[in-house]
Amino acid sequence: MENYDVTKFDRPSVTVDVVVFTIKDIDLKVILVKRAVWPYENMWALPGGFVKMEESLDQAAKRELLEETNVKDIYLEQLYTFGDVKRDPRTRVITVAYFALINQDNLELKASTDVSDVKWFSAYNMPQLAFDHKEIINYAIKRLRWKLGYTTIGFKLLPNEFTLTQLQTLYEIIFNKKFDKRNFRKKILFLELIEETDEITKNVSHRPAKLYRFKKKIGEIIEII
Amino acid sequence: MENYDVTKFDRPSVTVDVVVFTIKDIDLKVILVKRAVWPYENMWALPGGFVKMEESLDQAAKRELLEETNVKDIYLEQLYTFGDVKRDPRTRVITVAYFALINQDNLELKASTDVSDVKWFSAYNMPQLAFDHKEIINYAIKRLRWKLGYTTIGFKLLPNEFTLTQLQTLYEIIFNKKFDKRNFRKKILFLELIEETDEITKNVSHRPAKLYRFKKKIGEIIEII
DNA sequence: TGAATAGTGTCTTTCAGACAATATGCC
DNA sequence: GGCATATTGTCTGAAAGACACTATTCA
Repeated sequence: MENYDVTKFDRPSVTVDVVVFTIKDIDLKVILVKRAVWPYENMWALPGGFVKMEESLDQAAKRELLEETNVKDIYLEQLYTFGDVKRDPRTRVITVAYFALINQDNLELKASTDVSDVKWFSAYNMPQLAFDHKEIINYAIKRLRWKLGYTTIGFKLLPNEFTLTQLQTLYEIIFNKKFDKRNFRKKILFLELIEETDEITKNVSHRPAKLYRFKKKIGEIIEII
Repeated sequence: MENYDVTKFDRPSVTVDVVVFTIKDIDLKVILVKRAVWPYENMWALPGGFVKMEESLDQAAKRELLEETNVKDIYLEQLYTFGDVKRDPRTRVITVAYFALINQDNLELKASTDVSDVKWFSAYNMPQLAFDHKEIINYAIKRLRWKLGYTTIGFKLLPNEFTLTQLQTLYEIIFNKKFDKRNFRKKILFLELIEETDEITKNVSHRPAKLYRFKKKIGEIIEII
């Protein structure tokens, strides 16, 4: 019974696609790549590609992101698997979508494999997209809001040191609404998740702000904010 | 460029596996099947199997559940996709895990395809399992608790008409802790999610309880409980 | 009338939200 | 001194949690 024949059945192909978010220019941005190959040639799409036999899904997501956009060292979590029969014109393709957050410091996008361009687009104003990638991004925005409300994931979008105004602006951009400054600060400080540094903002033509840092270990995410 | 060759690359296989929960005998139960074929022959595992080319992932999950356990008409949502390279001894297999809830009324488990037995097991006391299915179930329990806390998903585990004590017991079993009866009822009734029926429990040797029903449409799930 | 479970209200504490004046650094 | 942003506290209303006695049915 151990001579299992892998070729016995037709099999779907498996890809990964990654929705990378950052905050930039007071806006929520997503990385898109311009496809250089059929199908949907010259259309914008999520970075991603086929999963290789000898790599895990997470590894595939990281590899494709590096290959197509030059992005690495990023927070990555699995989002959802999209498997409609007709979602890809080539053949049956199931895609495992990933969700990634990065802060935009010293980050240089660079197109390569199968891709003619890479750019940040506003998540609230995207071009027409290949495949079902619009649906994937909308799903990712929902996940981002949900997690921002219930976990400390938001710190992944900020530099190591940040002001309370930056933190509040982050929440305002993602939830697309304003918060009261005093209440926001009261709540954040009460949670004891962040601590003051000795630094203040430089080169601003107004009162400089204290810089804070996230107290928990890099990578740690706590529930309930 | 349109003559895309599907056979050009080796491809992983894709399966679905389903974690079906119910509440029975004051305990949280999961359906397991006894495997009749290699690998892990005679071990308990989650119901599941290979995704066919012409069916979506959701359809595959429903079909496998019906074939292997005789369960149908169930609440089903995608849980997570497990894709470690070595998780299956046959070949590279990526599995899309599903999470399902059912109330145990008039439900008859019946083994068939590739399976020699089907049974309910306590989620808190399971036998050794095939593949990485233990990990999948643990992940499903986390999801269940999370969703029970933040949505009305719990009603899927109850019959159409239920007593407030049944509802409270459900929460106590899944969270594995006791709640105050008055506070629990106050909160539930304040939310206006359920309404009284004209019925009361029969054949109990003590004061009978009012039966309630969930007010929302079947299938609807509301956030924030 | 005893056993078993159903049903009900008040008080206290905690958290969320509304709301505006002063402080500081740069030009 | 004027501009721009940073920083700070009180009050009110809503919700969560602690807590115990009466009601009803059946055997």
